[in-house]
Amino acid sequence: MIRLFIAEDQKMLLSALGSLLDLEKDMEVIGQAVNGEEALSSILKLKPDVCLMDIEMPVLSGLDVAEQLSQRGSHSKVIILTTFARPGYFERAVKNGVHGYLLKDGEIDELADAIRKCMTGKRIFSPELTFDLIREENPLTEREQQILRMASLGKTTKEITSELYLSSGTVRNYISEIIQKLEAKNRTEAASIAKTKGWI
Amino acid sequence: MIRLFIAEDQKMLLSALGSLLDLEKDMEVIGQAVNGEEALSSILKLKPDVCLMDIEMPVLSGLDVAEQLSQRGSHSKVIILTTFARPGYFERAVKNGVHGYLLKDGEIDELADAIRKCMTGKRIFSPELTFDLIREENPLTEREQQILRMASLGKTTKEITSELYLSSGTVRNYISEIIQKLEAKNRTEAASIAKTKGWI
DNA sequence: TTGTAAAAATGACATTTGTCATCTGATTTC
DNA sequence: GAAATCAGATGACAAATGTCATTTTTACAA
Repeated sequence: MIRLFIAEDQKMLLSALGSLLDLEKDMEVIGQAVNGEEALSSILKLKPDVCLMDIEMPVLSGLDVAEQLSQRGSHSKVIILTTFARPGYFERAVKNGVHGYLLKDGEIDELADAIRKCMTGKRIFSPELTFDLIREENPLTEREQQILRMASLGKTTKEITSELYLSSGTVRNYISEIIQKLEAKNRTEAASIAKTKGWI
Repeated sequence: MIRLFIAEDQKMLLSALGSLLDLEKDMEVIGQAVNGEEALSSILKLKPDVCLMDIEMPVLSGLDVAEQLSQRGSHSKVIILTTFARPGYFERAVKNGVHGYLLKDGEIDELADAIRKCMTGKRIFSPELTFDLIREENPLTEREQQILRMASLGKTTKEITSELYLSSGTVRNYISEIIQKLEAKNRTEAASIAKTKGWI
């Protein structure tokens, strides 16, 4: 019997996946969570065989949870299940040693198959992901990402300086650098590009 | 027997909903679609009793489909099923005479109940939606929305002028007006606000 | 210890952006 | 037909943004 845990913030999908996978004769869903924090603590407690994990969840993202689990020596296998084939996400997932990365773009049956394959030790990746465009690495440093995230909400240079305790010139230098790295025209376009690539 | 049609671009959720609702003894899923265009033509052909419809789909949005259906005198009831409680979405849905607006935030069972209630002629709305904040009308004119959409991609004033054949001053006047209406600090924040409210 | 590389700051500059008051034509409306 | 309304335009101004060359500070590996 494969003991499953599901973390997914869209409750309708969570409950649907739960019901359907529970119907499989060789699987049982032993826990669910709607945010990363709950997921992390439950997984450490319940030690499921396989965790299905969404990325975009409140509090902690699925990638954060995967990172924590690997750091704390958990033996539960993690399969990332997400809408987004963003380069940055995939890159981080691989770095954190996940056992699978699937898009919410396949049928449920494929998912069940993937879980069984994963149990045998294989790593499972959606075919869409193996192509190059996904391999694009995030060119932005931590600091740059942080600043661009703030800029993308419309925060002004001044607001950013006072939150980060940097001088106005420094912030503008960072943004200038970001704009060049992303080949954008201005901060707004840079934010738009970075978002679609999953870099911020 | 309630004849259902489901339109949803996230295939995993589509197939999960399909399987689960088909299990209900009084329902049968007679068709599915992953984009608005397919959905529209299939619904006109199959004349299902109830359509579950996502909003954010390729080609035509769920709201576009609902609009078309009501214009063409379809008798199929439409239930919008979406992640987003955005004022603009809700406003448009109501204008187009949909029979329900549910968030993908409930359990599957609630969904099945809602469908049955809908069949009796009742209109079904997620309780989260009935509060005021959702009632906020889109304060932006068509033109303003169009310009803000362009600005949100990082297009400069100059690029906008040449796409719309307006003078640079006019574009800046529009953006200035938009910023005041949305109580933002700059175009980027205006875009961020408008997006979360579903106004662009 | 030196060398190298980030991270952060400075100053000077050109451009872009946001604001505001005012002006012109159309189109409605009374 | 006069008045109000609306989409655009203009010009002038201040503030914010983006660019670049140069410098300081810190960190850390050889």
